[in-house]
Amino acid sequence: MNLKELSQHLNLSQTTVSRALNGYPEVSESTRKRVVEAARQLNYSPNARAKGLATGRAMAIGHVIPVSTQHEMVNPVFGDFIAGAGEAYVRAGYDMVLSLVDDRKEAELYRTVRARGTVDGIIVHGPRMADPRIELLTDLGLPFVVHGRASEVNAEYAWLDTNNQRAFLRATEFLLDLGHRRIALINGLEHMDFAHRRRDGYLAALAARGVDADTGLMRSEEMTEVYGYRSAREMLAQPDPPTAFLVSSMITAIGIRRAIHESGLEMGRDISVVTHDDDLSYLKNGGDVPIFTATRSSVRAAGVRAAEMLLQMIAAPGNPLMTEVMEAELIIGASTGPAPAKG
Amino acid sequence: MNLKELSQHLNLSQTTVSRALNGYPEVSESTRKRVVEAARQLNYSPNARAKGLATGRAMAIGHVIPVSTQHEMVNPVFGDFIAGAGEAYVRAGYDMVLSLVDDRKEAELYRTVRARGTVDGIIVHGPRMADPRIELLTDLGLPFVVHGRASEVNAEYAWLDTNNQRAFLRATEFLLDLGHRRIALINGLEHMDFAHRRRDGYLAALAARGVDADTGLMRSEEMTEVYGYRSAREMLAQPDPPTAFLVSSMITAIGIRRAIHESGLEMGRDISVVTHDDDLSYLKNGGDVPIFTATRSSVRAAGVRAAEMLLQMIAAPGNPLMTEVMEAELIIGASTGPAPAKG
DNA sequence: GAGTCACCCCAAAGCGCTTTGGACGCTCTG
DNA sequence: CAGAGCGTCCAAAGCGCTTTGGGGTGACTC
Repeated sequence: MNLKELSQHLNLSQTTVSRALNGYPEVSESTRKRVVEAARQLNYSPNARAKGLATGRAMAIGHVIPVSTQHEMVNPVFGDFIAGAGEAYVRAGYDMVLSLVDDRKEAELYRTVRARGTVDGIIVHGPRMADPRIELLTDLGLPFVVHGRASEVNAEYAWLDTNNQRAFLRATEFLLDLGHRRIALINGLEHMDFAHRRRDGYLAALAARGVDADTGLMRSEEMTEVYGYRSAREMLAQPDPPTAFLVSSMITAIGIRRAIHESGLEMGRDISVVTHDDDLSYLKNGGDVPIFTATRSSVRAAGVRAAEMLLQMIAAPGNPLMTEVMEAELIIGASTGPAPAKG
Repeated sequence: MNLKELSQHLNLSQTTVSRALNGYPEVSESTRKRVVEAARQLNYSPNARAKGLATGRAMAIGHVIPVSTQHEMVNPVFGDFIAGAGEAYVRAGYDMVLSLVDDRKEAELYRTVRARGTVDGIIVHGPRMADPRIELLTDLGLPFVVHGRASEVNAEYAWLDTNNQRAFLRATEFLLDLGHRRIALINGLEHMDFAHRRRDGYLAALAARGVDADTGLMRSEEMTEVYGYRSAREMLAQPDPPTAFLVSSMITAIGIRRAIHESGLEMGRDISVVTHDDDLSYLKNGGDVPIFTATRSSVRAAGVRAAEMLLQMIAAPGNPLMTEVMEAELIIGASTGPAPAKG
């Protein structure tokens, strides 16, 4: 069933049917009703490609996921982010298209995407400190919103970010207030902007209290469970072990908990742990009482907002670029307690 | 830059340029080379919508993710499956489009997708026992591959599934061999086909050894960490507690481990745990020594295969429907040991 | 009763591509 | 040397939609 057939069926021109369906005022309410009803009954939906060709709009948003051959990892927050964004797209009638790219070919991909016209805008995931994508996309004139920021990029662009610096500053202060002085930072890869900012917050809090940072207590890797486990094991075996861990991901924190248990210690009493919690649907931080004290910021909510921002940019191209900071909550759970008395 | 401009630039007709670019034999190698080179230099990529309109093919595959308002959960395996599938799509030049749907509106969505022509085929996720989608998609004539199976659907359809029944049968046998008799099954939602099959395997193994199944040791819920924790806590507090847990997901198993520790017991000595391991990139089952004994089946590999099957179906529509079973490996880790002697 | 609006509707062009159905020139055959 | 055959290219139709630029009809003014 296409427009032509539908209009013949109704004894109307294609123009009128199209207008009726798209809510133009030039058609009477009675015919509109008749048309809409027929479309529903005959299960007519306009062909997306034809519509796109005619309007010049794809009604789709692209999400580009870099998949380097080295670390073939899908960011675990991805599913939740997508779910949030998808919600916004559904409401607006947009599709979501995913492209996986070898990260060495990313630039090429963006050019192609632009030329092929498959999407009207892009959400940029996982920005690095000096992410080249921002300039490229700006040059290409393709609307985009960055989930996160790129500290070393000075250009103007639209972004939505959690206040990572502040979250980790507060978390560190919280541990300092509990009397902890040897606080380990088990961070994500620090060329990623969010990890860099978290480190900044951590260092700033230490400095403000006159506590020296110990590079032996700072690590930066892909945030797996095993990474947490290994880091905690090694650090706890040191002569002057940390009394607290500040961790960048729930999964890594779970690895740390495993190491703590294996060392015969108890989390929350002998060792404190604070983690960042993306509030993932399949990995909730406990039930009523959170397992971990955490800086919490919903990645799903971020997905919704980022998508809404992008859709708005597309709808009103002239408007100034939007930016938005989401504050993380500090949630107190069972994994923290006063620093154990010395000796 | 479009075809018209490119062909003018080359002093050729659009026909010739199009043919050169698409590898038709009617054009000489020398002109083809000239055309391809110019296209590269001028950064020409054919407009996907126009191409799709002309060819009738969307060059895109749809993944429909049901998002019920009740359990707003994105399946944690989703990211990895997508990564696998995406790999296959990239190789074949296909895009991937995601649609989130309120699961009450799924039927409507499939009809619309068909009519709008946004995709050439669909991967069906998370089939239930009597999943109505299979009949619907068959009627619509839209090629599809089911990730999993629908036991109560008798029609022919293409699917790719892990041998869940066999995996859990083997895991149960393994525990029985270690002397365990009180084996708890912490399963996923059993209206999901995979969960149902796992339960079948578990029950079959028990029956074969003459061990009575105890409904008090079987649970079926959404596979969260908290679910595992709560289930294990409650069961371990029973008068006749289980000595082993058979679990449907790593995340749930982590919750069980937490409960075991809290009860002052040690996993692998006092209590055994076997879990199913989807081999997720961000949640590896330990390093060299697996944390958990597990039935392992890579969901990422499943994604690759499912996508390949679908692409093949699209390329050769006449061929008989494919089906494929992936066997899970039984991996021995540190979480299992002989059943503790009674009393 | 002619002119003026609304109101409702239509024919046809155009979006950027593929593909059909030739056309043109050249070489090769008998 | 005419005709067949091949290699190379082209003009134009068509994919299904939107949108421009009217056109016809009846009600309303003066």
